[in-house]
Amino acid sequence: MSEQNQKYASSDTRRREIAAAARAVIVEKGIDGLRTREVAARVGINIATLHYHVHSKEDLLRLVIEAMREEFVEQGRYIDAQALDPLAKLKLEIGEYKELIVHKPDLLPLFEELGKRARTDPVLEPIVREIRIGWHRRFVGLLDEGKANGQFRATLDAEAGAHMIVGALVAFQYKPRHLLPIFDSVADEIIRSVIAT
Amino acid sequence: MSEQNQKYASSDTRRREIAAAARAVIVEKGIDGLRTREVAARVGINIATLHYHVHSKEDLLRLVIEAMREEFVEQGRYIDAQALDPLAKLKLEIGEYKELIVHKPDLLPLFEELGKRARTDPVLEPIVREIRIGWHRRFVGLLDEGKANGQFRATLDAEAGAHMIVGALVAFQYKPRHLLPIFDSVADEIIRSVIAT
DNA sequence: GTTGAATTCAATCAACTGATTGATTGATGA
DNA sequence: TCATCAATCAATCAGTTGATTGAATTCAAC
Repeated sequence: MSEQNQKYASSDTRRREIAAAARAVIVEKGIDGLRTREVAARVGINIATLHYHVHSKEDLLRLVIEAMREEFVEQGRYIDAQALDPLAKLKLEIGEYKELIVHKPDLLPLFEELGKRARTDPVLEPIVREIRIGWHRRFVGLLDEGKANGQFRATLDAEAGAHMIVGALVAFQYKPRHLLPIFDSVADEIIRSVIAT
Repeated sequence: MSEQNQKYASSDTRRREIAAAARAVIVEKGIDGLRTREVAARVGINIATLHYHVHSKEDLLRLVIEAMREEFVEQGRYIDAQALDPLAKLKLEIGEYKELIVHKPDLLPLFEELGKRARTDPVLEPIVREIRIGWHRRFVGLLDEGKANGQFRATLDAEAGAHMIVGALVAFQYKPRHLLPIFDSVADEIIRSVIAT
């Protein structure tokens, strides 16, 4: 008697299933396109069952964003564990961002959607801000290090440079898939724009 | 008897009013937050009157995007009319973008919203694509000119550089207002990243 | 003042939406 | 087997949404 044949599932299991389905819907249809009935249908439960496990649509969003935040934290942890010089680290940051686009194609669109909602949601806003500012600061930090060790040009404004780099990377999230090969040449151009000559 | 006291208005006038109200709502609440009843209320007419003048919500969107397109075309025309070298032109493009953010704070958010919709709307998509690609090409063009006349560094990949610059500029649309002073330092960094040393 | 067309409105429709209610079912432990 | 609690469901609620209908009003021309 496998678990799959059980009609009932524990609340933990259900919440996970519900969050995953909600995430998929948000990525496909945007946050305003999220419908609790659709989420319930995707999980294979009744709408009232969904409400039993997740009190409200608002709680559902919280669930999704919390899982997303964990994913970003994991990503940053991995990169920090590498012992690299600033130039190599910049390349790694950029490469890992590309990996996200390629292998987790739903994470960044999810962040975009939740980021948009965060503009008017006081509970989401600090979470999204923390992720954004955290990421930006990583670039400021490593640009500063690269200047200090002579790898990056002395005229580089680390703060402004970080804005420029982050902007260029984020823009790839919105580009059609067939433009992905250009990512590498943009990555190279970013490197050329900061290295000391 | 001024026009303002007239209850009835010509269809041209109403359509303009309706389009303007719809635009404001889209900017405030996103495209998914656009409600025909709210648009009607803002214009001061009944929902059925709105449908009399604008057949459907879809037509309403068409109206809004068409007006937006015109604004972008005007912008490009103004810049093209200036006789400048590539570096000065790059500075002008960047400066004019900042002017948009400051003086037409609703235009770029509107483009963002309509751009998002365009991903799944075959009628909007070519319009949005035309605006995007047109703008990108302007940067490619002037980066190429700058390389040719020696103002920009010889290692510059114009295509990739344009992606980088556009991305950095667009990112300012999403930043909180208090970060606007950083725009100028990012603009300077963009210039430093491309000029020949 | 009358006429006819344009414009406007209240009421209504059908469908959708987040959420609730109360009955039923499933699972577990004694 | 029985009791209890967790989990599930169909039906329902109140409100929202784009859109329609038919009557009323307004305006311009004669």
